[in-house]
Amino acid sequence: MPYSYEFERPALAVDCVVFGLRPSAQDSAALSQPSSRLVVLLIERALQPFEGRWALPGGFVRIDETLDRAAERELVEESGLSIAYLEQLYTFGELKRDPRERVVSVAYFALVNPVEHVLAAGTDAAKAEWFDVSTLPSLAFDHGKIIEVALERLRSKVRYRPIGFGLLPELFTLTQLQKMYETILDRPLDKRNFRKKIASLEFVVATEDTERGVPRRAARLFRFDQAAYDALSRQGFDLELI
Amino acid sequence: MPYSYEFERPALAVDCVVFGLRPSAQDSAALSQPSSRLVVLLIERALQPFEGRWALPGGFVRIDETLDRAAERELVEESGLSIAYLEQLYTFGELKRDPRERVVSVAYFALVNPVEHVLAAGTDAAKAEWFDVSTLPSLAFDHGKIIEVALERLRSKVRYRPIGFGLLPELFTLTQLQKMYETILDRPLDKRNFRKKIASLEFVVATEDTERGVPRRAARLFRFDQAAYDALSRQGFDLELI
DNA sequence: ACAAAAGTGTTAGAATTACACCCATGA
DNA sequence: TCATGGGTGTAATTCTAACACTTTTGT
Repeated sequence: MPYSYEFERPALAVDCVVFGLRPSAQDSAALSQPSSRLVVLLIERALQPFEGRWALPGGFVRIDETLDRAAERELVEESGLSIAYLEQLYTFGELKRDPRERVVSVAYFALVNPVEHVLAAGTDAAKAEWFDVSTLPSLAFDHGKIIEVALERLRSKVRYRPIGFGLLPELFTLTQLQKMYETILDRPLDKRNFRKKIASLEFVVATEDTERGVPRRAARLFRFDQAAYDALSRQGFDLELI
Repeated sequence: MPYSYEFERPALAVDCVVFGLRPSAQDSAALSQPSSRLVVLLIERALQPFEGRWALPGGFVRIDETLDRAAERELVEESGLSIAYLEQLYTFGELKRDPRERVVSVAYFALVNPVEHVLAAGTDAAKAEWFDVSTLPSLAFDHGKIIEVALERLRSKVRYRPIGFGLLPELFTLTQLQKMYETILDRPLDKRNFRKKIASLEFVVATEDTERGVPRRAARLFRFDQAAYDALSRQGFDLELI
């Protein structure tokens, strides 16, 4: 045990809050909803403690990997997902978070593309499933709290950074884009004002393509131009997106 | 070594970026500055590694204290400061941050009242000193990077949360308040527009008092009403302050 | 009386919000 | 031809930004 650190050490873990967007089954009864749902990925724990309870994907940080890498690794191991956006969220260090011993957990939040939603049965985990954020089951550890913090961060950050594109396919319609914002912000947006705003953003560019195979007029497809955004962003701009 | 955690554990530390506001010596030459300076507290390291270099106050997290408590304790131990505002900033987990061994550090950022600026010689530390953020010395570890992140957070957060009051005395003039914002944001603000804005914030309240002992017209003193802010904040408001 | 900062309104331009209909397409 | 969502503009309002002089007070 080297140098001045004679104390007992807390264990160090990462936990990931993975958000996805799922088209919601348009109940003919409850209409007037955003028609897409924000979902979060949970793992059913195969081991004690909290065996059988749902929890965030996560695990311990190895001595030779950075925190970001640990988060990525856990996501791949436990769900086989590929991640469109990953950022560190907050570090949770309460004393009794884990009933076994002191565990400090660095939480991440991640966004995944809808096409990637296929869930590989993980190695450690019993099973992985998507849950609507508004109807979560009772969670292991303080993971309910972590999801709350992640949701808050997502809702505030999506308004001034173009991260929401991570929840959409590479090519998307303006209606999909609007529904994504409506779903996350949980309020309706005005279609014309929304489109005016998007049209003013140089980094959301129209392609030549349109939707295929829809039983109605096909919508134009757009894409997010990361390079254009980075350029603007480097000149220091601020811009409320929505 | 309990349960499934057979890995070697990273050490876990906290580091604190403590900001203060210092009236700047109004050089008759270089006028037209905000006339206050943003300063950060550094400790001269008494031990290897980086002996003699300046570093952020910080230290290892004990097994029976939360992260917040560890940050508070380090601040008291190393500087004797009392803290007006403390929030977790980010967790730094690169592999070679510390040349001795793997250390993951949870960084905090803190704001202190100007009256509290008296520095007690700490127990561990050689000496503590305030440095202007624009003229920092070369720092130990990745502490330069941590301060950058903290500055960015301060600059963005001060615009929509009333944390800047933590840098002022309990009773302050509108000119002091304006200079505080000018110093942090590093740009001039229009006096009349600024006062109009502040007047619209119900949680910045005028007192009956005025400045004492100044060789000119005395300014009215204001205070920040935390309870009023919390009430508004609970009804979910958003409000750009500046 | 002078120096120094306190205090105070108006106007032009920009951004935001509210609002409803015609169009294109596939079934 | 019908159902479905795609696509479009204008006017009222609110917010933001630019701008300069008078007042108070202590020395």
